[in-house]
Amino acid sequence: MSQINHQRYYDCEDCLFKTISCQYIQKEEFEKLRSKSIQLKYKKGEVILKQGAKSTHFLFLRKGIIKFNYEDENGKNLILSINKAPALIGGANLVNAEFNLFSVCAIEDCEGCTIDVALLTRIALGNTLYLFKMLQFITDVFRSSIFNFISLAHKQVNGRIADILIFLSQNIYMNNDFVLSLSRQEFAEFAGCSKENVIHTLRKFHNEGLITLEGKKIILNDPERLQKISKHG
Amino acid sequence: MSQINHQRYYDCEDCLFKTISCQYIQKEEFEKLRSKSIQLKYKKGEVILKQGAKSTHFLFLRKGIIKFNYEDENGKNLILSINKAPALIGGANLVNAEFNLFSVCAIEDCEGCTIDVALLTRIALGNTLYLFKMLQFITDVFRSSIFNFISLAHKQVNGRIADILIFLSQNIYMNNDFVLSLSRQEFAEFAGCSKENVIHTLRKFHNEGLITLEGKKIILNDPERLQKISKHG
DNA sequence: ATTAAAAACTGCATTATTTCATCTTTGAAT
DNA sequence: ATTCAAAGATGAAATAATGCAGTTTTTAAT
Repeated sequence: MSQINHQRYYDCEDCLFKTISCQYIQKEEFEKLRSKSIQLKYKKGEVILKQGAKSTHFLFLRKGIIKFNYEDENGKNLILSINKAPALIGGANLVNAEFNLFSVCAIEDCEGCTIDVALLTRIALGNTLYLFKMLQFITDVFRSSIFNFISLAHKQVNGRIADILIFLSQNIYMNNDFVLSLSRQEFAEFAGCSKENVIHTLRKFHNEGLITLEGKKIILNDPERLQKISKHG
Repeated sequence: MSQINHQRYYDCEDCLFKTISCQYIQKEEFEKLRSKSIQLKYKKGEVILKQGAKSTHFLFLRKGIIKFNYEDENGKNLILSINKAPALIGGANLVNAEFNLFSVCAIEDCEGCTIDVALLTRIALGNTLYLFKMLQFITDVFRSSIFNFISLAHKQVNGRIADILIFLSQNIYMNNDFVLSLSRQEFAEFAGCSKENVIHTLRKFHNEGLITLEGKKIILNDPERLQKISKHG
C-alpha cells in the first residue's frame, strides 16, 4: 500500500463521499478534506486497519469488499462483519477515540481514500446535520453485524451457514450466483464453527440441490428453502 | 408503570444525568428537559422498551439492572447485553431513528426518568460537545455486547459460561459474591445454549470448587481459573 | 511444464450439546 | 397451611460438532 508519490487513480468528481458531503458542507470545506486525503489501492488479503493500532484516519472505501476481523489472545480469528463499498471504515472510534478494536482487511481488491479524522471531526462539529450523516454512515457498517450476532447466538450451524449464504447474496454480491471471496477457513471464522463443518454443510446443501457448488463459485438454487433452514427448519 | 399523577420519587438534584448535562448546557436548558421528563419505577420483569415499537423517549436509568432482549420469528429469546444503572437506554435510535430493534426489560427493580428524544436532539444539535457526550453514553451500552458476541462466536459453552460469570461479577455486581438476577433460562438465552447445559455446567463448576452455587447465590471462588477456562483451557 | 505449498475435501472417532422424561424445590396465591 | 405452577435439577439417549489423519485439488512460483 506504499504510495510514495500519492498518485491519483481516479477522479474525485464522481465520488459518492464528495456528493454526500457537498449536500451539507461548502465546496471549500470539502476541498480541505480532499487536499489532505490520499488515494490508496489494496490487494485482496491486505490489512487496511490493524487491530490495536491507533486510528489516524478513516478510509472511505470506494470499491471492493472488506472484512472486520478480531484476533483473540490465542491467535484465533473471528470475522464480525463483511461489508462492500461504499462505506466509511474506521468510524468505531469517532466517538470514543482510542485504538482499533478490530482489523479491517480487503477480501477483494479495494480502492479508497484516507480521510483525516481530526479535520472531519472539526468540520462536522461545526455542522451538526453533516455530523449526523457521518454517524449514520459509520453505524451502517455495524448494523449488519448485529444480525450475524443474533444468528450465531441461537442457531445451529445449518442455519448459520444458510444465513451467511443469504446475507452474501443479498447484501454483498447482489446476486444468487456469485464467486465467494472467502476461503473455507474464513467462512468458518464468520460462521463460528470449524472449517470441516463448513465444507460438510455446503456439500450437504449441494447434494440436496439447495445450492450448486463449484469450488469458489456458488449458486443459490432455492433461496426460499434456505430461508426456511435459516428459520430453523 | 402507569403514573397518572407523575409523582416524583426522588430529587433531581443529585442525578448523574443532570450533573453531566450541566457541564455542557445551561441550567435553563436542562430545566426544559427536566420539565418534560417523568419519573418511573419498573418492577423486576417489566418491559421498559418494546421491540418493534416506536421510541418516543429515552430512559435515563438511575437505578437497577436491565437486559436487552431480542425475540426472533419463532418466539425464541436472546439476551444481547446486560447493563446496570447509570445508563442512557434507547439511544440505538438517536442516529437512525426508526423502531426499537430490541426490547429492554428490568431484571431487577429499576428507577429512571423519560427523556424527550426530540428535545434532547434539538439541544444537542446546538451544542456539539454535549452531543458527543450523549453519543458516548449511548455507545457505552453497546460496548459490552461486542465482547459477548466474540465470546459466543468462538468459544464452547464452558468458556461462554465462565465469561458470563466474570462479566457479571466485574461489570454488574462488582463483587465475586452475588445473587443472580437471571433465571437459568435467561442465563441460557445470554450464553446461547440450552438451560440444561447451563445447569449442568454451573453444577460442574460447583463440584470442581470453582464456584459455590446455592440457588440464585453464586460465589466465584477462583476467578483466575475461570479466566483460564474462558481462554479455552 | 514442473514442483511445492496451500486450500479443499472426506470419513471417522471423539467430544460437546441438545432434547426428553422425570423428579424436586421454590414461591406465590388462596 | 395448602395447593398449584414455575423454576431448578438430573441422567440418559439422540444429535451435532470438532479434530484428526490422510487424499485430492488448486494455486503460485520457478
